[in-house]
Amino acid sequence: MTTIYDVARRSGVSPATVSRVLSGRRNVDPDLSEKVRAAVAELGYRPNGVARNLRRASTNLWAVVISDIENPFFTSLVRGLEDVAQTEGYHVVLCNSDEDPAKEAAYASAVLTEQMAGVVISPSSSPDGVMQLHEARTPMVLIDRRVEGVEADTVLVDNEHGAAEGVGHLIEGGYSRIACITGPRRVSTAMDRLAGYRTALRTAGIRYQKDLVRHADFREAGGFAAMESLLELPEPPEALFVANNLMTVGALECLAKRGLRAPDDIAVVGFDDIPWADLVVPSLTTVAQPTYELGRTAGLLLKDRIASPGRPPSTVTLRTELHVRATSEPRKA
Amino acid sequence: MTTIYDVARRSGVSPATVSRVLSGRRNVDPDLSEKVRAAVAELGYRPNGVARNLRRASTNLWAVVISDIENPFFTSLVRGLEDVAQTEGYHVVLCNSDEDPAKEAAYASAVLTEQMAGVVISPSSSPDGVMQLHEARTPMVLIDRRVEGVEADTVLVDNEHGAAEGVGHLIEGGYSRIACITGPRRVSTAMDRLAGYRTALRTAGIRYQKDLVRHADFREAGGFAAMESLLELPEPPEALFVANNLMTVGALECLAKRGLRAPDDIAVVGFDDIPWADLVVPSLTTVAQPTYELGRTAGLLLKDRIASPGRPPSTVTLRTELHVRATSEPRKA
DNA sequence: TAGTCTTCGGAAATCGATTTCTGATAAAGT
DNA sequence: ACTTTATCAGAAATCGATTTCCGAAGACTA
Repeated sequence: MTTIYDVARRSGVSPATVSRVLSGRRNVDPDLSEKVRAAVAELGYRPNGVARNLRRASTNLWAVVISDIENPFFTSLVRGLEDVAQTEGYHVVLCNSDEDPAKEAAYASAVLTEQMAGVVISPSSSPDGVMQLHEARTPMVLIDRRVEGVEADTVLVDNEHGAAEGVGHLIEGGYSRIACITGPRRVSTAMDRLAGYRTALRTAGIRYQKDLVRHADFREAGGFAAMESLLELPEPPEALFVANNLMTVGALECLAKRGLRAPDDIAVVGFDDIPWADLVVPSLTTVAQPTYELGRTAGLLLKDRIASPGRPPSTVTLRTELHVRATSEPRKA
Repeated sequence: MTTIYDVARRSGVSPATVSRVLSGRRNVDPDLSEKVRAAVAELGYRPNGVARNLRRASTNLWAVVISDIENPFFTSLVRGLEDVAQTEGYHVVLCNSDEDPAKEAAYASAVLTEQMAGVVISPSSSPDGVMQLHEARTPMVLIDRRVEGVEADTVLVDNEHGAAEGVGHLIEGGYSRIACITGPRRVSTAMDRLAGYRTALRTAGIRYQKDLVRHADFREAGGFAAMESLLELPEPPEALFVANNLMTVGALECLAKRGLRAPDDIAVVGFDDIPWADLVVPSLTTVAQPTYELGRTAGLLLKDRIASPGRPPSTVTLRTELHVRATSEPRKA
């Protein structure tokens, strides 16, 4: 490997000068500068990033810790983050935690030993990893969920408002017996969306019925099972609000299996858009989250945090967007 | 930051011994070993990964260079790769090239300066980046496409066979006027799938008609346009084979827009599965690629390559799987 | 018992770039 | 003309772990 010393020897200057020419941090005599550039070109010199990182005590890596890149929500988020990272000169390390606190903690640990410049994390229910990073003062942006006791930059979605909008849309369509499949009680987004569901009912003067609500696991299988259980009610619901994309898919599969159709048998609104929502027949009404923007915003916050570590943490809340499609068509008389 | 010297001082040994205890590379007196561990625990010492990387002249990073993580094909592939990386102690750096040779080259360059341990790359049409990595002898696994003049470990899909199977399935269903939308001529997978299409026709004794073939860009818009152009033929096709997932979506959108339905108006088989193929109505027949396995296999090959850089490169070809669903139902008399 | 071979801890070199410190030279000020 | 200040190149320290080299002590062989 050619090093900075080789370049220095070849161009007849000291390594310090080569470094200065390449980093442009200080004025260097144009003649010397030219010689150095020539030597760099001739030798095909490429600085050793690891050595630079050691001296500078920082790397150009960002970790993004999410539960699963195969979930379209995170796919698009990661893409938004990577686009910012690229323009800012960072690289993104992908970390799938599968909602497993042990994996999450392992990644947090790696972030510290590898001296990564920052982390964007969608925290699982267990706060250990986030705590560790917080204590180490690693620049960190929380996504989608808050963590108690951790003050950090956060990008949220207005879950309650979005859910209320989706459920309100069903109510406007003439439905009143509306079920809700939401996520685990420990997860703030699940509870926020449930709150939005209740808000919409209250606003419309509809009584909240506990037996129309299911807490599942935010996954496909959970949505399927919850749907089955709802259909077994003595009086099944007329409409359904599902609190995330995977469970919506599960619920739809259950309906398809039973030969039931939306919206005629049961109207459906899902939280979180799906790339193929338009292609499904009937097309699926969703409360779309600005996933790409979420990632982008997180990237921008992280950049700012790294630039000025001292400033107070900020929280950005993004709005959802109701995409009205076929599964929520108004009830027929 | 606490360093290995702090630990050494605290436990009354030399830094060398601390290093040996922690790496376990050499026998150390159990008493000393114990003292060192105690000091590590008391100080909360965590080795500096960057310093280690500099000394060892290698990192634990793998780059995965793909065109776009939002394409379900790559999403699943990356997941497969990350799973292997995790068990082998590596981290995955995500690189979206958007099929842009400049971005691809920039990432290749970053791989070299950051001394990453290896690369998994789905090469774009321009070979510059791959060439650069090849010349630098970076451990590298090519995915999905070959690159002329580069001998490297490669994971391929049996595109020709898969395409032939898909088209053969249409022929068995009683269709004979079958169109094909494939990708750019410079891309080997596009040509391989076209070859499979021709093979199936030949096997069935159907004449190949050039005007039933379109070369598009492997993207949604391209599929849409190609479909429009096919429908404008004096005698439109009875069936359609599309050579990748995004173009299939585009083609389906075009059909939906025109009020045409599969398979009654035109039967459809798409290459590459889509997570929601089952949910679309009518459900979409696909030639499914083993995307997760592709990523997994690439990871395993990369691991082996790093372990023994000298051994001759190997190529693994994985089989596709025909998923028969509704859009390819047999032709009605 | 003398000589050879192992085992294992510590001193110091090493990885390759950055940056501080030092000194030389030139420009500016009195 | 002489002092002060600014500019800039080079020597050397530095980042923090790993690893080579060396020597001491113990184990083993003839």
